[in-house]
Amino acid sequence: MSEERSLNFIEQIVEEDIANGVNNGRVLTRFPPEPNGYLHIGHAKSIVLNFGLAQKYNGKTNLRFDDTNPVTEDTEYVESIKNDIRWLGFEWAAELYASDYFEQIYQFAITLIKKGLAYVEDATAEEIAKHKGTPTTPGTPTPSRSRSVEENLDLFQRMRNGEFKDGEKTLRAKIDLASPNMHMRDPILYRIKHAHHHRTGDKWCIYPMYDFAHGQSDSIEEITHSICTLEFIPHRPLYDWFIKELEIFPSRQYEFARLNLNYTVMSKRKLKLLVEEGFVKGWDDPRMPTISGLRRRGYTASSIRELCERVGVQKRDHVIEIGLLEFCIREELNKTANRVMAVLDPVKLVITNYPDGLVEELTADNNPEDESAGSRTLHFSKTLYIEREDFMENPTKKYFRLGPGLMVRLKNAYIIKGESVEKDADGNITTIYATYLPESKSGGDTSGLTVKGTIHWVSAEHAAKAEVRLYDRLFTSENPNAEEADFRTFLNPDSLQVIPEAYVEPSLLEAKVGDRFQFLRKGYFSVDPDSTKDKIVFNRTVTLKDTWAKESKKA
RNA sequence: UGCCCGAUAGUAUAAUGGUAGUACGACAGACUCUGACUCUGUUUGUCUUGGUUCGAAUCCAGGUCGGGCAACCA
Repeated sequence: MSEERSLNFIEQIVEEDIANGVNNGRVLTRFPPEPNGYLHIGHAKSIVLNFGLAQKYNGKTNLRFDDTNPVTEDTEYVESIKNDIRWLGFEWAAELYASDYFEQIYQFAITLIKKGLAYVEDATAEEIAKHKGTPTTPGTPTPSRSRSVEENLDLFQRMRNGEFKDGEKTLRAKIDLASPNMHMRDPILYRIKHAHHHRTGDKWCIYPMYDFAHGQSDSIEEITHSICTLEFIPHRPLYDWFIKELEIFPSRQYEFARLNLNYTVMSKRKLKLLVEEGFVKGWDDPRMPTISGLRRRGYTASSIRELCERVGVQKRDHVIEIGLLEFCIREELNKTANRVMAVLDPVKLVITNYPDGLVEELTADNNPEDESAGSRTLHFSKTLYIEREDFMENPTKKYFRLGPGLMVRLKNAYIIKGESVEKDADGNITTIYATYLPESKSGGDTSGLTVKGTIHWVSAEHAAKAEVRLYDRLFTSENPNAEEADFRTFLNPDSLQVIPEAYVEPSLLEAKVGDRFQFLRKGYFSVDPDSTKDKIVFNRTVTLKDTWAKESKKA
C-alpha cells in the first residue's frame, strides 16, 4: 500500500537532489526541538518526516536540541524528548545541542562585525520596535547603527565579559531597514541574559537568538535538507543571507504545514499552562495530545506513525479530525488486542432456573481476528453482573438486548430471557431476574433459536474489581484557538470519568502496565502506571464504533 | 492596505497538460455469539474570471478567500 503512495513534495525535492548529485547524493536531516516542553503529536509528524526521509534515502538524522534560551529550558525536557523519539521507533545518528556551537556562533558574529554587517545596539526593545517601522512603512536607523567596526568589536567583547545588564545592549545584523520582509530589518543576533544554562552553566551571559543559531547549526552539521514548519518561510532569506556572508555550508530549508487536530490545542505554551494550572495531571495525562499522554492512554507508536503517513506532507494548512487518529488505533487494536469482558456500570442478574452453587467452565476465544491468540476459561454461575444499559424495562422496537420477555445471548454462554426486576425505594433496578435455556450453551447450541443481541457479563462470585478511567475530548470546541474567549474556557468538564469499581474477568488481575485489551462491546483499554498490587487501573484508549448509540440518539 | 505562503467532496489526500481517484466520515444494506470487525452500495469536490492549448485541477494574468510576518520566543 505504502509502496504505491505517491511522493510528497519534499521527497520529490530529495529525489531530484540525489539525481542531480547535490551533496553527492548525501541526505542528512535533523529533528530540532527546543527542550522547553514535552513532544506532542504535531512533533510526531516532523519526526516521522525527518527520520523517515533519512531511512528512505539511505541517510541519517541528527537529534539537535535548539537550546538557545536558558530561561525556558530544562534537562527534564531533554530526557522526555529522547524517550518519546525512541518510543516512536526512531534512533538518531548524533545527539547534538546548539549550545555546543556557542563559541563558533560567537565567531560568526565577530565575522559579521568585521565585515561591517553587524553592530551593537544601545536601544531598548521598545525603541528597536519603534525604529523597525511597520510592514507598510520602512524602518529608520538608530544612532547605534553607525558605530565603527572597532567600537562594535569592543562592545561585543564587553557584552560577553558581562559588563552590561540584561537588555542593556544587543547585537544586530546590519541588513536593510526598508526590507518588505520584517525579518531582514536588522534582526537581533545576540541578547544579554545572565541566566544559568542547562548545559553551559554560567559560562555565557550572552545567547544567540534562534535565527542566529538554527541555520548556522544546520550548516555546522552540514544538514542537507533542513525541514521546518510554514511559519519559518519568511526567515529563510535571512538564513540564506547568513550562509552567503559567512560562507558556510549551504543547508537548504523546506517548509511543510504543521499537524493540527481538532478538539485539542497543539501549542507547547498552552499545554504547559494546562499542566501548571492543574487542568490535567501532567504532561502525560491521557487526555493530552502529547506523545507521553497518548502512550499512557494506550495509543501505540505504530498507530501514531500511521496517522502521520495518512495525513501526508504538504504546504496547505489543515486540521485533522480526531476521528482519523481514533480510526488508526482501532484498526490496529482490532487485530492485536485480546478480548475480555468487563462490566463498567453493573447491575445484578440472577438466573432463577440455574442450579444454586453450580459453577461451569466455559471457553472463550481471545481474539476472533487472530486465531493464534488462543482461548481462555470463563466461570459461569447463577448470579452475574451485566451492564445496566443492556436492560430496558420498556424496550423500544429496535432494542436487541434484555428486557421483560426479551431474549439475548450471554457471550460465550447461554441464551437467557428476561423475567422480572427488583427495585429500590427510588425506583432504580437492583436485580434482574431471568431464566436460561440449558440447551443453548455456546459451542453446543441445540435450541434452534437465534437471538439478535449478545451481551457481556461477569460472574458475581468470580469477578475482580478494577478502576476504570474513561476519557473524552479535552475541549468542547472543535478549535479552541479560533474562539474569542480564552482557550481554557472550552475545557471539557467531562473529559475524565472515573469508575472506581468496575467488575472484570479475574484474569485481568495479572495484566501488566501498558497491556492492551478490548473490553467486549466497550472499547479498547490499557493498564495505567497508577496500577498497584491491590488495585489495577485501566484507561480507555478509545471506544468501539457504536452505531447503536447513534441510532438511539436519532430516536 | 507592504511582503510571503496557500486554495480539489464534511475532513484529509492523489492526479505533475490527457477518464477527477483514495481514505476517514455520513447514509443505506448484507453478515454477525461484540449494534464491533468484514463486505456491498450511495452521496458530496477542482475558489472565481479571463487567457494559452486539440485538451487545464495542473501553465499564465486579474480577483476572492484563508494563513503567516512588525518577541531581547522558538
